[in-house]
Amino acid sequence: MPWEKQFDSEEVLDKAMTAFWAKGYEATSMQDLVTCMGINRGSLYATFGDKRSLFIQALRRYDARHRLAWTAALTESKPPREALLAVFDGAIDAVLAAGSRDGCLLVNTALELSPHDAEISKIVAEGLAEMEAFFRGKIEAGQKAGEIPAAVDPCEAGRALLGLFIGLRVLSRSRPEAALLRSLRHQAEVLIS
Amino acid sequence: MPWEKQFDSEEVLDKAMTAFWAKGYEATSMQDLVTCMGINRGSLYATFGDKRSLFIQALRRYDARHRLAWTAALTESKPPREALLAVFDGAIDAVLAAGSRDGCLLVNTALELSPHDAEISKIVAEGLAEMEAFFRGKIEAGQKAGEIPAAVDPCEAGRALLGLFIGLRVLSRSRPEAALLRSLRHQAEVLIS
DNA sequence: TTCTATTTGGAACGATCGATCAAAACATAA
DNA sequence: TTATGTTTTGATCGATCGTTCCAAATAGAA
Repeated sequence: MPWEKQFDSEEVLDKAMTAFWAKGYEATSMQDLVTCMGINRGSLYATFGDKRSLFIQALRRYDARHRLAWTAALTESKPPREALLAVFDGAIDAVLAAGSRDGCLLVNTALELSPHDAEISKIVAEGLAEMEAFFRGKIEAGQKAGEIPAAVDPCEAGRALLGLFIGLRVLSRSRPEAALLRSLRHQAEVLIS
Repeated sequence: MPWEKQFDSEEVLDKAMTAFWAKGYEATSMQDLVTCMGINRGSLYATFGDKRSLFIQALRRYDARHRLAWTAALTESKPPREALLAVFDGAIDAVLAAGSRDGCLLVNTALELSPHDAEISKIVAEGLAEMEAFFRGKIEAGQKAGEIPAAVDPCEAGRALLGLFIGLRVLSRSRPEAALLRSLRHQAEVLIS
């Protein structure tokens, strides 16, 4: 019988994800990936297929391990209104505390690849739609709990929060200024008050 | 004495701008540009320099001919509050009426190149800052004209509008759905009411 | 006309792109 | 030990990348 792989697939996929996240799809070469993943070219192709397949796997992993895991954790640990705002706080902390200018891989991909790749577009659209549904759900739950005024339209406000959140992620990459980012967070709070 | 160029520099620069706008910097090859600009390789390099220089000229032209020209025209033709909202209407019309999924070259570039290229980042940041100043200025003028409540904070609201506008441009590329885009426009209106 | 300066067209450069392949290395089953 | 089958490795593929260069073409100056 054969012999086990000498690397952890998920571990090296995380490294590929990080590279794509920081530099985008086109600007990340296979040589970059071979180097940063720390495995051989052949092993890379045998395990993940071609570059586009690798990117899709990295994108799916990002969606599951960051977007979904993050919102799920907030749902468990905080009441609705707080959980909603914590999404904005987290994005701001990534810039101000962690000094990251990477933004969000889903948003980055929405701009770079969505208009030209149907399969990738679908993953991105679904991720963003679930983000929207998270905001809407938190508004509804917050209204039931009496934390958010009943006058707020969950559907309309949910979409607007998605827009604000995307704006926050884009500005994280191009104008990572505390006052600017905090204004968007503040507007999100006003929106559900 | 020499002989005049057989093409209009601004005209072919517009074509390069369109290509970068639709596909991004990395995904647009020099061969793509030679083809779509309709001039020779040598003429291209002699006139515009290398790829990055060409991109910067195209980006500057976009900023002047689209962003600046558009907001200036609205300032002339409409009262403040209407001019402000017309920016959102125009972005929505580009998707719904014109069927364009290109979004905004400044926003696209903010994500693709800003974190890795200081000179380009500066152009983008200034363009976005002027967009923010446009919103803020229109709020202040609208307040003087009695169109916008004095309770609105021009600085905070201007930043929030920039965030919403960017969100609208990103979603134009990945989820060009009428209801979603209109919700962002609606939220912009609520924000200054 | 002849000369000059510039553009033009296209071949070609080295580097890098994504991708493939055959042989060596190796863990398990027999 | 030997046989088996997968992983690893590094060389290498053709295509395309951005870029350069030179001869042919051309319009004005002399």
